[in-house]
Amino acid sequence: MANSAFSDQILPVYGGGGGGGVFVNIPQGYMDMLSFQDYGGASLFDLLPQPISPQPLVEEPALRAYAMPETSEVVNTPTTNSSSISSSSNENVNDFDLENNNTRSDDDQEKIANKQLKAKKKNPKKQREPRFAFMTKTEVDHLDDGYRWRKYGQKAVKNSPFPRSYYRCTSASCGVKKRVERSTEDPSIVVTTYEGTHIHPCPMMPRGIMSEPINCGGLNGCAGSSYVLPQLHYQQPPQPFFHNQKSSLTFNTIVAPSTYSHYRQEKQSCPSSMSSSLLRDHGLLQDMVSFQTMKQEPGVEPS
DNA sequence: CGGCTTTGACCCGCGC
DNA sequence: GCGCGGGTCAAAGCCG
Repeated sequence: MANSAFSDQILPVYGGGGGGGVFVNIPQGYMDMLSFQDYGGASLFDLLPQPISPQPLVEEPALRAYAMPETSEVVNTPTTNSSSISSSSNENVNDFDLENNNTRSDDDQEKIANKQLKAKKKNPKKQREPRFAFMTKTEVDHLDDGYRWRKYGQKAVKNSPFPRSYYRCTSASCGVKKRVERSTEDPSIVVTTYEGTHIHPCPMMPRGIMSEPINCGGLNGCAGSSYVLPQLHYQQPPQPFFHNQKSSLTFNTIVAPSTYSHYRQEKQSCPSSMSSSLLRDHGLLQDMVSFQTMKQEPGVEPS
C-alpha cells in the first residue's frame, strides 16, 4: 500500500554503472526531459544537486528537478479552503471546550484535550505538503541530510518485514517530515520520502557552501550528516517547474561536493556504522537498482 | 538535564 | 458501520 504510494511516484535517476540507485519521483513523462550523466564513482552525495552558485540554497533550478509533489498527495490541494475552514472552526471548538473543561473531571479533560490537540494538529495535514522520495541502496536506514530530525513514530508496514520510521524536522517552526522505509522487494533499498519544505537554513550546512568542506567534516553533530537532499533547500513550495527548467534538469550539475569527501573519510574511519556499498570504490551508482525492482503501478500514466 | 528513540495507543481516512 | 492500515501522539526510557 505504502509502497505503491511511493512507487507510482518514484523514478530512478539513472546514473549508469549499475551502482546504488537514487530515485526521485519524477513523473515518467518528464524523464526524457532530463539528461543524466554517468557518475560511476559517485555516492549518494554525489548525485545530489549542486547549486549553481555557492550561496542561496533556495531557488536552485537544479534542485527543482527533484522536488516533485507527489501527485497522489496533491490531490488534496483543492481542499485548502475547506481544510482551513474546518481547521479554524475546530480551533474555535477547541477553545470553547477548553474553556469549559473546568467542569469536567481531570481524566475527561485530559482525554478531550488530547483529542482536540490531535484534531487540531491533524486538520492541517489535509493540506499535504509536496513530497518527493529517494531510493537509495544502503544499509543505513536514516540518511542524514544535514538537518536535524526527530523520530516520532515507527510503524510496521503491511506486507513488509521492515518498519517505516517517521521523522520530523526538529526546527521549531519547520514542519518538514520524512518517512524512511526499506523496500520489500530489495531490502538493501531505503526509500526516504520527504514531505514539506524547510523554512530555515540547514543547521549543519553540509554542502551549503560547497567550497567549505569544513562545514561538515569539522562538525561533530554532522557526523554522517552529509546526505543533502535537494528539497531541503527550498523555501518556497515546489512549483511545476519541469517545463521551463529543462536546461537545468541535468545532472551534469551534480558533482561530488568536496564536503562529501569528508563524510567518506569520516565513514571510512567508522566502517562499522556505514554501508559497505557506500565505501566501495565505485560508490552507489555501481549498485544502481534496476527500476524493474520497483513496484510499478501499471495504471499510473505519465502526466 | 536536555534531546532523542522506543513503543503502545489512538485517530482518521478509506474500502468493503 | 466496521475493519484495516497509515499516520501521529506522548509517556517512558535511554544516552551523552
